[in-house]
Amino acid sequence: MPKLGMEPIRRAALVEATIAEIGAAGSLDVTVGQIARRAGMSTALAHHYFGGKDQIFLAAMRQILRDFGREVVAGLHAARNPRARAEALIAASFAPSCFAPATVSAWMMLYAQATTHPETHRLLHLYQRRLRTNLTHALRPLSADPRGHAETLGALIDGLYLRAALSPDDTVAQARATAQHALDTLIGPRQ
Amino acid sequence: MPKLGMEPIRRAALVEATIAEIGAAGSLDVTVGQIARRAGMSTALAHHYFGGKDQIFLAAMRQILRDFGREVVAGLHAARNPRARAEALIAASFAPSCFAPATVSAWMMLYAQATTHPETHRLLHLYQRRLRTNLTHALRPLSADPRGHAETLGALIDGLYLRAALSPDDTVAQARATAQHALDTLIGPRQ
Amino acid sequence: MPKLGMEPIRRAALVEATIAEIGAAGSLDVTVGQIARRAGMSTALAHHYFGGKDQIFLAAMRQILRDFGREVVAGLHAARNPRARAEALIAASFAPSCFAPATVSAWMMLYAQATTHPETHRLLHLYQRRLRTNLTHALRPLSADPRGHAETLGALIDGLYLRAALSPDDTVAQARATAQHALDTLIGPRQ
Amino acid sequence: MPKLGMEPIRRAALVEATIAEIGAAGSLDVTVGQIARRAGMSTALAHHYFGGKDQIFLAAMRQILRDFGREVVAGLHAARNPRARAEALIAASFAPSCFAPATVSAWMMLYAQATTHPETHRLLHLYQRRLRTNLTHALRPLSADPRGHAETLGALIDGLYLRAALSPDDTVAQARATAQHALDTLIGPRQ
DNA sequence: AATGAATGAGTTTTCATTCAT
DNA sequence: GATGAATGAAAACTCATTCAT
Repeated sequence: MPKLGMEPIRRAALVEATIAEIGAAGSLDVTVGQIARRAGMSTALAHHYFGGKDQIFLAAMRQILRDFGREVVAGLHAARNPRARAEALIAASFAPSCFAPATVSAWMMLYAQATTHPETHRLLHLYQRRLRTNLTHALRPLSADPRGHAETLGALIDGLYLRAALSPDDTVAQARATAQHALDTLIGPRQ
Repeated sequence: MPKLGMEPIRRAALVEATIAEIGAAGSLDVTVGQIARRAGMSTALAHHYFGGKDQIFLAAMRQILRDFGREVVAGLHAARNPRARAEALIAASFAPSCFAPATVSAWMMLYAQATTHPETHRLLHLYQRRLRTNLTHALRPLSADPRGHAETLGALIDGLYLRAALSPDDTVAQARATAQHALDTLIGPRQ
Repeated sequence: MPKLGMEPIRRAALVEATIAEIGAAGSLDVTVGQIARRAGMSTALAHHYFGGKDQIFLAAMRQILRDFGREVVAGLHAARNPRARAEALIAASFAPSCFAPATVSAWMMLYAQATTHPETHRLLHLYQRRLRTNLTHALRPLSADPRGHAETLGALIDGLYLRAALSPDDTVAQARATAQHALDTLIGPRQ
Repeated sequence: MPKLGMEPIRRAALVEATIAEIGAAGSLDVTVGQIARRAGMSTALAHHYFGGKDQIFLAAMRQILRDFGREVVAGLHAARNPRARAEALIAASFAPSCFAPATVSAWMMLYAQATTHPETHRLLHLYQRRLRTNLTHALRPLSADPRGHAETLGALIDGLYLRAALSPDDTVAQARATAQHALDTLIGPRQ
């Protein structure tokens, strides 16, 4: 029973299925067949709507980054002062959603593919630049060297995320605390 | 005329070829055929010596980590005091050898596969623990919270490496400077 | 707002698109999708009007032959005597329209498919018989063996067309001259 | 039970199977799977030895042309004078082997693909040039215009072959007679 | 009249792996 | 010790065709 306007629905379903499938497999070795099956359609349709596997994957990555971006924006919105903004950025980076297996795998995929796939690299770069900008902006009124501190904090967050994401036990809270602590060290503790 | 005692030679050749091939491809999509050809032997022999692709890859990763470990040991050996030891650890992490394309790709592979492959995960964990131990040890005489600072510095190094490795332009020196600066902030600048 | 009497328009558009697409691709590997897109409609409609790909192709071939037939008829019409009629047949066979890439490709398709597709074979046979009849008719007052000479001349024209069509450089004029010369040899030169 | 030196055997088997399969299908729509099955091996092996479908087809075409070339050489070898050489060329072009279904289909494939595939075009061109050279050579002592007559005769042979090949009933003998007759007309009948 | 939606069946191609020699 | 031979299994992708709307 074909309906009209299925394209956005199908695309969304495929993206969601891709993320889910990556999460379930815990790996990047996911076939279009698996994705399509999970999304409840034929591989042919998946190809029809996306043109190829690469573009399905790319769309999934964009979705991951978009979700993360939303998390960040929401956090920043709720923050009432610079320090709160900086803390919100840390919080967003260690939000539970970032540690869903699918998200972790997708994130690893981003890093792994960035060396080869130019488009992936561009995407990753975009995210890093945005985070740096946000951090710099938040630190400007608080720090003598907002740029440098943003750079440091950003890299620290990435490193902590990497470690927490790969740890079997939940060290997310600890990672977040470490980041928070580093922030305190850089700009002085909260009064 | 097959020679005796070829096993270690063949294994070493395969491991080297694996790393080189990964570097050349700039990706993890490397076939056993490519590796074997580069190592100058048949795929059958590659399987004979390693049992399977996974184990070839694992051996390559071990080699990468071993190489890095050697770099670390050499640096630590030359260091004459705790601070020098901490700085040597930073220096080793940003040594040129760590940024050879093959090494970068292999490193990314490590992260990407660690979520799935338990053995890979174990390897990565080992490295991280060793680095943490080394750092903690170096910081003990210098820091009020050697453990915490080691954790922070370790994660920061990972994050900076990730970013520097993926940047097209050479930001290695800057990354290293940032790590060094963070060390100064944590334990106070050199007198 | 669908209009009435669209059928002939749509069919013509599809046939034209088929020939154009074959010409553009320079090959027989043309999909219904490509044809329909070029004709400005959906593949479903193409199927609706023709029933299947084979029939679209067949219609295109009929069109090619019809076009050629028209060229022949026009030439014969303008000819005022038997010799002129024979020459008109040669001229029609080497008319520029016969060497349009689309036409050449379609013609090759005819030959290639004639071995398999009985319907295609029938079409090709029809054309060949008609050309032979026309030639025989024109040669009757000029030749001692109109049938035999028509057979020879017809085959020669086909062979020359094949060679000229596949030559990258324009050898059409030369091919035509050769055919003309053969005619002269067979029935004696013009007085 | 794998043996050594299989490559030439396998390649030959594949080429033969390709020609046979094209003949059986009476069409160019032959899959690698069909070819491999007929040759008694897996598709993977077919790819292994030839690299791809195109190259299998190309090899088959080369074989067809080589076979024809051998037929020609044998005929020329047996001929004791120029006229016999010219007749041998005609005879070779209408030899039974040229009308085996597989050969006809392959020949059609050559023509159909020549417009697109440069390599195929090159091959076809080669054959045409060689035939022209042979004919010119044979006609030199017999004809006032050996080049022109060779051109004419060559095209005539192609055209007659095309028609005979596509005729269901056996008109090969007649086609050959027509070519022979044309030769007589061009250079005068045998004394 | 027209189409977006959807798919089944098929194609080429790749690759890790096994085995007899 | 070493390899050419061989394959099964699976992957991405294509396309003619159908159908409900």
